[in-house]
Amino acid sequence: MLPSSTVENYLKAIYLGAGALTPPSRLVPMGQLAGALGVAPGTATTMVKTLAESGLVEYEPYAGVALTKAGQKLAALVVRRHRVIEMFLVRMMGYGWDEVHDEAEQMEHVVSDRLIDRMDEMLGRPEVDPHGDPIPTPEGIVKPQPMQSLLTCPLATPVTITRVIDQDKVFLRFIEKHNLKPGESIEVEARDAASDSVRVRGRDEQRITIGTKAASKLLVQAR
Amino acid sequence: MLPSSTVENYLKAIYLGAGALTPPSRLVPMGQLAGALGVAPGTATTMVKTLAESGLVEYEPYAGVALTKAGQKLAALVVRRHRVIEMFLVRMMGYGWDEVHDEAEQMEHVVSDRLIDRMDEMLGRPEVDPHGDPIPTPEGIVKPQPMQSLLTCPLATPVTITRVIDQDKVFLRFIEKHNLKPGESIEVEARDAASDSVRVRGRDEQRITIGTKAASKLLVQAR
DNA sequence: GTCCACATTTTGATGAGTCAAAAATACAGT
DNA sequence: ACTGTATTTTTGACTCATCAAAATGTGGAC
Ligand SMILES: [Mn+2]
Ligand SMILES: [Mn+2]
Ligand SMILES: [Mn+2]
Ligand SMILES: [Mn+2]
Repeated sequence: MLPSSTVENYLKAIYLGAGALTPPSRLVPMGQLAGALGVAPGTATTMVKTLAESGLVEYEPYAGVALTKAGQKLAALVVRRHRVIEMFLVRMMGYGWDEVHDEAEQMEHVVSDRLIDRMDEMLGRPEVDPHGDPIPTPEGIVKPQPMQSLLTCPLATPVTITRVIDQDKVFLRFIEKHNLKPGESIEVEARDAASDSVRVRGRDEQRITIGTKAASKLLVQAR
Repeated sequence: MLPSSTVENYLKAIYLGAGALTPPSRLVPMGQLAGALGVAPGTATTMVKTLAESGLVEYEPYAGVALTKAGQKLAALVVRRHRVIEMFLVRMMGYGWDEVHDEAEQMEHVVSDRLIDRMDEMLGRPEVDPHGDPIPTPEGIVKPQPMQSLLTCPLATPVTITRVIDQDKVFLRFIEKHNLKPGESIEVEARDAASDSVRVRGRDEQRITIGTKAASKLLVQAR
C-alpha cells in the first residue's frame, strides 16, 4: 500500500525538520513537527505512533521522532519530487521562484516517478532546485553540501550565494530584488552583534544591511 | 471550501456519464455512477445526497442524479484540467496517448488554474485532447461537436476520424497500430449485422474489420 | 392485478485523520 | 527535594468516505 499524502507530509516534515534543528539532534520534537504540519500536538503524537507501527519512524515518547532507513528513503523521494517540480515550474513553465512552493506542495503527492524522471531529464538532471536546495537522487541520496551562512563565513572574502533556506514569498522577493539569489557573488563586509545585523556588498558595489536572522538563511560557498 | 478530490470525481463521473447514456437521458442512474467510480451502490447514494445538500446536483430517489448549473461548471473545469494535462503530457512530455489517463486522473485534482492556463498557452489553446475529446473553456463551456460514429456515418464516403471514446490502454494501442487515430482519413466500406462487424478502408488502402462495439467508439466527421 | 427480479436505499460499522481539553510528564530554578 | 511552566500524551468526539448486508421500492412479465 502506497503512502497517503498525509503520511508523505509527516515523513517530509521529519526529514526537513531534522536538518534544521538547533542544536542539531537526531530526534525531532513533537511540538516542532506539529507546528511544521499545522496540526494540533496530539494529532502529531497519534500519527507518529502509527508511523512507528509501520516501521517508518522510531518514536521515543517525550523525546521526539526520527526516520528509519525506510522512512528516510520515502521522505527523500518526496523531497526529490518537490524539488524537481519546483525546478520544472521555474525553468519550463515561467514561474517565479517565489511562486512554485504551493504548487509543488500539492503535486509532489500525485506525480508518477515516470513524469518526475521526464522532467528531470528535460532539465538536464540538475543537482539543486531554484532555491539551491539539493535534489535527492532517485535512490534517495543527497550529496552533503559543506556550507556556511552569511553569519559564519569569513569576512571581506568573496563568496557565492548557493542556497536560500526559506520558502516565504515576501522573503524570496526581497532576496531577488537585492540580487542575492543563488549564483550571485558577494562579500560580507561586517557583522555587528549589538545591532543584530550583517552588512553585505553585492553586485555593482551595492551595499545592504540585513538582520542576523535573515543572514542565517543565506548559505554561501567560498570562491 | 474547495471541493475534495472525491467530490470532483463524483461530479466528473456524472458529467461524463450523462453524455454517454443510452438512451440519452438527463438523469444518471446510481448503479451507473457507482460502477464508474468503483464504489458500492450505497456509497454513491450517500455521497449524492450530500452533494444535493451542497446544491451541486439534483437527486431523484430511485431515478438518478443530474448536475445543477453550479455542479456542471465545477465538473467541466475538472474535465478541462484533465484534458489539458493529457494534451500537455503527450505534446510536451513525450507520453503516448495510451499512457496519459492515469497520470491526468491524479493531477486534475491538484494543479492550479494558473498552471493549467500556462499549459494551455504553451499548447496553443487546443480545442481537443489527444483522444479528440473536447476541452471545456475556462468558463466551463464546450462547443457541441456534431458527430457520427463508424456505425452511423454514410457508407463509401470519405470521413475523418475525430475522436476515440475509450481510455483503455489496449484499445488505444490497437487503434494507433492500425492508423485509426484522430486526424486519419478513412471510409466505411461495409457493415454487417449478422457478423456484428464493420469493414473500414484506412490509410494506404489498408483494410480492417472491427466489431460494432469498437466501431461505436470511433467518431468521425464528413470531409 | 400479482409476483419476481433487480436496482436502490438504509443501516450499522470501519478506518483515516483531525481537534479541544484534560491528564501526565519532564525539567529548570530555587 | 519542591514547585511551576512548558511540553507531551491521553481521552472523547467529530468528519469524510467507504463497505456489507438487510430492507425497500420499481417496473416488467405473466
Ligand atoms: Mn518548496
Ligand atoms: Mn525549494
Ligand atoms: Mn483521460
Ligand atoms: Mn481524453
